[in-house]
Amino acid sequence: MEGYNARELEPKWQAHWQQNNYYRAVRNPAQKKYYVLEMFPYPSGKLHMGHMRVYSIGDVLARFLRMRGLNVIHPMGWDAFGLPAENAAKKHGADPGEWTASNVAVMKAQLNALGLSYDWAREVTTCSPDYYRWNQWLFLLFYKNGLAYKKKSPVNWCPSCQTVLANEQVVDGGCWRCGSEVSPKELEQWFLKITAYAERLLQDLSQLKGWPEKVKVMQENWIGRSQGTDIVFTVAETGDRLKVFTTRPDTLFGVTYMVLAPEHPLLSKLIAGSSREKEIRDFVQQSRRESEMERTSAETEKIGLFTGAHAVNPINGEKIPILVGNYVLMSYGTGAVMGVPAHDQRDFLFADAYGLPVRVVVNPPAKDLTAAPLEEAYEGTGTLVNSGEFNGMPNTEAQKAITEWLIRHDCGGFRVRYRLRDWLISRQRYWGTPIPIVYCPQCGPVAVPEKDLPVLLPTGIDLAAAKQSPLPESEDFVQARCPQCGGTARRETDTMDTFFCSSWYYLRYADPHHEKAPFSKEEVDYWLPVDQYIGGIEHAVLHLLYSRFFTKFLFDQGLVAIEEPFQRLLAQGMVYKDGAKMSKSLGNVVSPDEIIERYGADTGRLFILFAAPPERDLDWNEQGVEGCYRFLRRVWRLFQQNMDIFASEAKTTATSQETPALCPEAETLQRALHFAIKKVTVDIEERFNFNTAISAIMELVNAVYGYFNTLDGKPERNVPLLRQTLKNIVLLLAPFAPHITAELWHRCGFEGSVHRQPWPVYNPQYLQVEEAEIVIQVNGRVRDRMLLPVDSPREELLTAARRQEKIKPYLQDKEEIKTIVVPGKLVNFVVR
RNA sequence: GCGGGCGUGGCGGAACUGGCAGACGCGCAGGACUUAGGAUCCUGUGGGGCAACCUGUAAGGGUUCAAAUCCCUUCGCCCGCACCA
Repeated sequence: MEGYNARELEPKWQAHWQQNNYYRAVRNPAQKKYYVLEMFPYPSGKLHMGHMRVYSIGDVLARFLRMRGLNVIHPMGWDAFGLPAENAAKKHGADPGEWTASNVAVMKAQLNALGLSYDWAREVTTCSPDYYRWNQWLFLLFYKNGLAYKKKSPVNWCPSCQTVLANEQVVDGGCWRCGSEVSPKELEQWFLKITAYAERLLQDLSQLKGWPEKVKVMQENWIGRSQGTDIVFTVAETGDRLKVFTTRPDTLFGVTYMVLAPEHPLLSKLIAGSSREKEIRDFVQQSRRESEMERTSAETEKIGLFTGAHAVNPINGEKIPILVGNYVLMSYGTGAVMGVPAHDQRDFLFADAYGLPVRVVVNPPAKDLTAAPLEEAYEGTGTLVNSGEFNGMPNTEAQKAITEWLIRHDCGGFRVRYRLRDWLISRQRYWGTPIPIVYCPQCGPVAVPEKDLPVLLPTGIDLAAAKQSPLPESEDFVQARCPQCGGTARRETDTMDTFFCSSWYYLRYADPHHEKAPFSKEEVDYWLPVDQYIGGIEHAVLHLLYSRFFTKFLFDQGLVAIEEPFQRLLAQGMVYKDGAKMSKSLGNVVSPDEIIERYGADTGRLFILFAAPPERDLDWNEQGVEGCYRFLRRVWRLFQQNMDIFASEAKTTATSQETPALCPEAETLQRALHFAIKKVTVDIEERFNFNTAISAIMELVNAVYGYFNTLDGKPERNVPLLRQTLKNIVLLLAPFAPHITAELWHRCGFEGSVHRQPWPVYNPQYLQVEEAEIVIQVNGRVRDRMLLPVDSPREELLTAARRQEKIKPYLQDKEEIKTIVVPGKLVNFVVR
């Protein structure tokens, strides 16, 4: 008997699929489409288990849905700009483009070795000019709409990557890529005005029914909407207006001091001439050197210094001291906060430390806080006191009333603020999309005209010699003509954040070779939105937020008809080994190559899907892999041992649906078959529980072996039923293990490819059992079981149950209080 | 501190709307076939007990005829946000 040889048959089928453009997706308005997408990889040159997991999940879905009759688009490409290529170039003297291209070739081969069903005709590589010219085009579209702008501001600088980072790319005060601590740096940089979309990005989260709650919450936190009031104070000494933002305007009468951020623009004016000017300047210098992370960490002591200036409270004309404090951030609100120690615990502690006065202005119900010194701030609701004309008003009402008062007196108003900042997209690196702007001494910054796109990244540059980005030093690149006046001008030398590329690649897949536009409306309207997106949770507020922003912008521009790019999102869990993340330093890395070599791709895919549900973390276990390998061999053997039933007459009788007069053993097998079809279908389609789908197929295979065992010594196996069962095993297994099933399908002599067959449909009639096992409980505890016709009425179940020998003693001499009957399932006697 | 999630055998995990806890796989034990097997096939496998039976889903309480599932309290773990004014 021929053994299962994955190493031989897998490459054979892979080649077959590729040569025939097997998974090509073509727009067909008559057919319902389904867009399955996994986050595209950075072409590092090494496929790891995390990749194998996402792509296996996506592939099962794509293959399953094709069999379900949908027009499935399942594309793949490369997020190919970025630092590693540049670093490799420096280290090994390679050209980043060539380095990337050779990595792409390696990884593409690895993906194909997994048997993934991609439409490679749609392959997209972001570092190719065909792609990045549209990055530039989109940038200009943002620019024309006032959504791309340049400003000087303190930005996050990663000293190791030698570039700035967006806020989203700073994790725990460190660079998301390398972990180095970022420090503030004052630079003029390009931003995208994502804050203009803050409200819609927040509101539309509620439309995303197919997204994990967790990701939505993370985005909500990140956007950080906060409703409050802007209040304008006046500086007593200079007459300057000083604006604060507060969520508690009702406590305005309780303000006893004000604190400014060290970066506050008014600060130097306020301290000029003060006796403590030098001390304050030193403090400001020191604070500016520290990162936001350091300044705002819970352990950092709150420091405040009196500036010598005072602010006048608009509502009562009171003069209060203005301090400067390390904990106030220029980047949120107005960079100035009012201090209300009586009603904010943080202010309370601060006031306590600096001997600032505390004034109660909100009394809780039935208690007077003004009677004795406070022990802590009262942050709850209550009635206003010490608040002039607002005394006696419930504080929730006063929030509105006081703000309205401020509006009437032109010194404030309602205001919604967000934590979200504009997206910093400049990078001081070479390997990225050049920002299509030239600086003209006459005209200032000028957009490169569309016809001159793409602005090509110069190639053949010796990166090893360059300090950081070689672009500013490349005269050929920098020198330009001003599109407006024709004079000599200089090109922008910063490149774009690579997250710009990945914010719209899923649109390009719909129409990857379009030369006149990033994509045509026709194709995008048919294929988009992505129906199922799959990827890591690490992009919860990076890529996923940026992409939503892009889509909304493109919607507003009339370029797409959708407002949300990803209908459903699956955040897959991580792959661990021995309880720890796979890493070189721990030496617990298992590579997909290794698994393919030893067991084959089908085994690897099966294990990775079987070991845990997709959203959960997975522990790689060699013995578990072995188990899946064993299962596939068991399937293989089942076919080898029964190949005779598919011979000669197979084609003539295989379609016969009628299988009259089955013996009980055959009936059990038939039921197992239809049950498995049902279970596998539901598990893939509705629940994404591939692990239980696979276990259902295993059970079916076990049932076939079981059938043979019961047959021992009996007349004949039921050939039509077996044929039907085996055929369906191949179909059910096809999305999970595409190679072995293609081979078996072929060997059995069936027409066409297993991957183009319609998905099997179960017959509910065959699921019905005549007799069901009924559980008999007494006081909720199982005491016995009995076999009865499924449709036995209540009364019959009860009498039959009472007649059971094991039940009798429990009912004797007892009072029956109640009986519960769940038809077809259980009987419960409640006795006393 | 706030928000999200989780806690089930020796292990990975099942148990859809409350209705037989532990499907399936791993591991382990026994048997069969075999010169042999780490191949394969069969059987058993939460714990305790010879058994009837008892007990068991992080801990404690509650609702219910019936709870892994619903409610309350506590503990533990993971993730996100965190002087955000």
